[in-house]
Amino acid sequence: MFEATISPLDLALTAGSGQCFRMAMLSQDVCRVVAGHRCVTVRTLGGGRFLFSCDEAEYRTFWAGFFDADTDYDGLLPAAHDAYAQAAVRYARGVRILRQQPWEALISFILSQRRSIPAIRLCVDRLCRAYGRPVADGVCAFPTPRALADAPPDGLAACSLGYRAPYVSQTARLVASGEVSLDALDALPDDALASALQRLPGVGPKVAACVMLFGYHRLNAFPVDVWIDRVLRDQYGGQFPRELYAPCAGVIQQYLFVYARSRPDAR
DNA sequence: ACTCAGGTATCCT
DNA sequence: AGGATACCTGAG
Repeated sequence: MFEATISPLDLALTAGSGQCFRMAMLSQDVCRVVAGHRCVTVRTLGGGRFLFSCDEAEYRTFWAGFFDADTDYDGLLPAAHDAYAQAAVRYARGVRILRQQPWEALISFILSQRRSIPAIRLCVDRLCRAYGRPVADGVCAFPTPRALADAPPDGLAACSLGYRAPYVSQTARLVASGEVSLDALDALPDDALASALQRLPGVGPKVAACVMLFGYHRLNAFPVDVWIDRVLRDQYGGQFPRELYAPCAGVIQQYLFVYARSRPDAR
């Protein structure tokens, strides 16, 4: 057990923010997170304090980085420039951009297209159970590129990937063979990284932006999905001033996303 | 039974 | 370059 201070952090908002599909609330203030080959339980204690089920060494070497604990999210963005953005920032305080692995983010968001968040969770979970190494009781790690590259088509189909199965299969082969190195892509500037990702099957502008934001921690990446599209249309006349939030436009995007989804009546 | 879901690839003009 | 359409499948 280790007690850490991470402020602001709202586990439930972050878990439900659609950036990570392996972070689940077990109760109102406890969540379980699986990342890499690790699994941890986190309890909200209040006052920015959290109780991690791991020891201090594991927290410091892994989970602190995963939760981006050293970044001051209150000081990250300039003041919001309009009432809607201000409301979003206020509502979504405590949402952080987790530092997930590029590979897991890549496959997760290829799977995400044209699906609801609960359906994506289900799908990722099935994939992990079928092809990931067990890491704890009833919990499996995210499958390696090799494991997915070698998975037979009917195996992937059994995970209900639908028409995305060939995308996953082909992308996994490109990564497993070394033809595409996700590590090497990290050296690229944002625009080059975006185009490189979009050369992968099943990866278009939206998925590439999600992989950049959530997998490569490129905080200026700005995914536009149906919710953000509605917000941009209805609240900003189609012209959102994302440059005002550079180099962290992706953070305001995430706040807008969480806020918009919290009030589906206000479309 | 029906629409919609954190889109992309492909095929048009 | 920009618009239309098909696509697997679970949730509401």
